[in-house]
Amino acid sequence: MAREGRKSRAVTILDIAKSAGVSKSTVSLVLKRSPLVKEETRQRVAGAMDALGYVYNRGAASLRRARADIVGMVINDLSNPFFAELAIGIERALQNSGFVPFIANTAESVVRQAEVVRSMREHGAAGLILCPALDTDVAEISRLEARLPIVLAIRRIIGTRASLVVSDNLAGAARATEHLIELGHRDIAFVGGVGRMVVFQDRVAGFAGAMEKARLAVEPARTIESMPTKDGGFDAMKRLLSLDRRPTAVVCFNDVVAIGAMLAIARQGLTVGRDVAVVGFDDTAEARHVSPALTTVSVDAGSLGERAAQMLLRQINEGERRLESYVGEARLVVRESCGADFKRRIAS
Amino acid sequence: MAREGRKSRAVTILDIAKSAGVSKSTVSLVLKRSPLVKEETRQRVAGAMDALGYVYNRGAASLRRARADIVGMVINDLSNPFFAELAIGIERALQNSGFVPFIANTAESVVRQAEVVRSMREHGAAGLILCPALDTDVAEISRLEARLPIVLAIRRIIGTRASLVVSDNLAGAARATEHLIELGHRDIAFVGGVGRMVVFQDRVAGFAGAMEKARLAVEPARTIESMPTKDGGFDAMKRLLSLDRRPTAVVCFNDVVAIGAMLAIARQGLTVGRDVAVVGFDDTAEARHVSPALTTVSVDAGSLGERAAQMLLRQINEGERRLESYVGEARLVVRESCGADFKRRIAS
DNA sequence: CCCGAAATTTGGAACGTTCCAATACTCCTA
DNA sequence: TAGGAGTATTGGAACGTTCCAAATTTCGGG
Repeated sequence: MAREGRKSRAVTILDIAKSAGVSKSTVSLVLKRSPLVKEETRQRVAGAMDALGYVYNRGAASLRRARADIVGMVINDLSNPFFAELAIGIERALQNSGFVPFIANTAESVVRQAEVVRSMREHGAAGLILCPALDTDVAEISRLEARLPIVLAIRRIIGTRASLVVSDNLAGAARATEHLIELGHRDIAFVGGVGRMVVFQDRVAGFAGAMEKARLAVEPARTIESMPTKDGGFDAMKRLLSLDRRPTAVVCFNDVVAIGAMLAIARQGLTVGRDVAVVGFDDTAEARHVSPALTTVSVDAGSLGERAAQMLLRQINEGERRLESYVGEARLVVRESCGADFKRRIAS
Repeated sequence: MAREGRKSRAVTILDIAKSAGVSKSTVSLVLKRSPLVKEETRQRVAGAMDALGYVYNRGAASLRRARADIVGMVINDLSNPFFAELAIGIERALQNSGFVPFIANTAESVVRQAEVVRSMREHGAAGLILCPALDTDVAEISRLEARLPIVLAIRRIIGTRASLVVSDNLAGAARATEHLIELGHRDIAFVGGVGRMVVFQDRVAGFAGAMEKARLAVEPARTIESMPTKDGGFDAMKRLLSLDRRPTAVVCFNDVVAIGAMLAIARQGLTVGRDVAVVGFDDTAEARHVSPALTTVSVDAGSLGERAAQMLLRQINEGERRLESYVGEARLVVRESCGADFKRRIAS
């Protein structure tokens, strides 16, 4: 039995042609649904195709056409539900575009990232959606971006002018901070994330902006960096709680960090929401499920993914350079961890 | 500026050859690191390559070699963290194999599944790892499996003899049930999952087996089906709690269902672990983070993914049919939701 | 300085498509 | 019934590799 991807010659367009008594060219026309071919021959050819179990060879086709029908998605951390949602959104938007997504998970490694990008280029990817790994080199992106359509997602890279899909980190963090201020908090800290990430800088800027607008001090000792993981959040929060004057509220870099922070708070015998208010960022599914439910800034990864895909498709189709950027709205979702509930209950 | 995937002719092996003053064959040899070429020429060629910005064209290569270097992974629900972990595991194992993974999310749609499988075949995938969508037709798998190497993951399909990587659902469910019995429970229900899924059948069988071994009745009214989602779990649990004699413990189809069930229990004013014990299945990251932390059966999706990938690679390389199956251990992870803690505290 | 063997290098001929220009039908009209 | 306008079909010639058998160069002895 002839198996694909093996020596035994596969069924080709010529076999079909012979079997249907036409030329290979006609078969090719049928393949691309050309209106030129007579309905009767079309059927004859189609018949031969599934009689012989024909499988279209896209590799050969795109060799000839000098353009493949795949696009690459390079994700820095697929195990983070936020990025998984993003990937699904991209896939969904690509669904009927005639393009097929290649996926790769770089696990925040720039080395791995370079490898997968290379592999995608070698496969003739028509374009790339890239969530850059930490410490990605600007020059590398620029070089790439001169060579094929690219959309940067989620993480901005300063110094490149590539198309971009991000969420409004600044406004989101500001909104979260304002909410805490409205609830009466004055001592607010920022927890988690690493300083060399632009996303971090934006969120901290939003935080600081809101604080300043309310004439509140933002002390450097109170923005604590950490890896953007649960453990990172846990440790950072522990450190924060050991300060002499501990804050009454924290804005966290993202949901994962926030959940770690909540754990640290509980471990200290304190109650999240009452003793220390916590807000996160991203609104991953987990945010809804932890207890107390996490107040967070919602960024809708899925639709960011769709945007990114649409943007890439436009860029691919419109031939020449066509840079866009899209900043997704960041909406505050109030749940329990910020203590809005406690306030309300006390007030009533 | 010449961009890839566009009209403007790309740099090819012939350009390199000309520039380095050798023949295309030599360049080809350099490409595949053949020891035949003299070190000096190798360097000259390599030099020309990055001077001209050469990008290897894998499409052309695999056309000639009649074998592409991609494998497909078809996932039924990438938004489920369990499957995301699986995908990452697969990707990790493929990392240095020379194969690149194509990914697709079928979202449980058999139609979509057929489409993506087709697309992967058209791209010349050397093999497929498939997490079949619900209601996948046996005949379709058999037909496929006769044509190219396939590994079925997570979901068995009865009637096919394809290679298989699954977790030990029966033993896992039995182990979870036994644990509840040891804790003193007698009225135990099974919640969630749909009857036509083999995974469901296996887990229910494990549950029933353990019950029978302990001479406990397993009443049909107490295995409640539902979609394997949080909402499904919520509804199913609500229905269960409305029964006249409510169970004191539930074994859930998976973690997602269990979390939904916990919500329903809490909503009813009952306490998970004390009033109703809950165990899940899968040990997703969420299981650790909900409160109370979910007692669950751990199946390590990542390493199942790696196994699946390794199995597929073996099958691809060893030419002829080589069917294997692997049943991953299912380990009970005791946390809080089963109430083991309450018991202990009362006892001491 | 020539010989044979070993070490390198090299021109086609594939691989399965698409594209183009050209050919073959099929009617219809003058 | 020849001419022509459509309408359908078709044979190369690419596309960028790899593979093979054959050609060329290099080198150590005699």
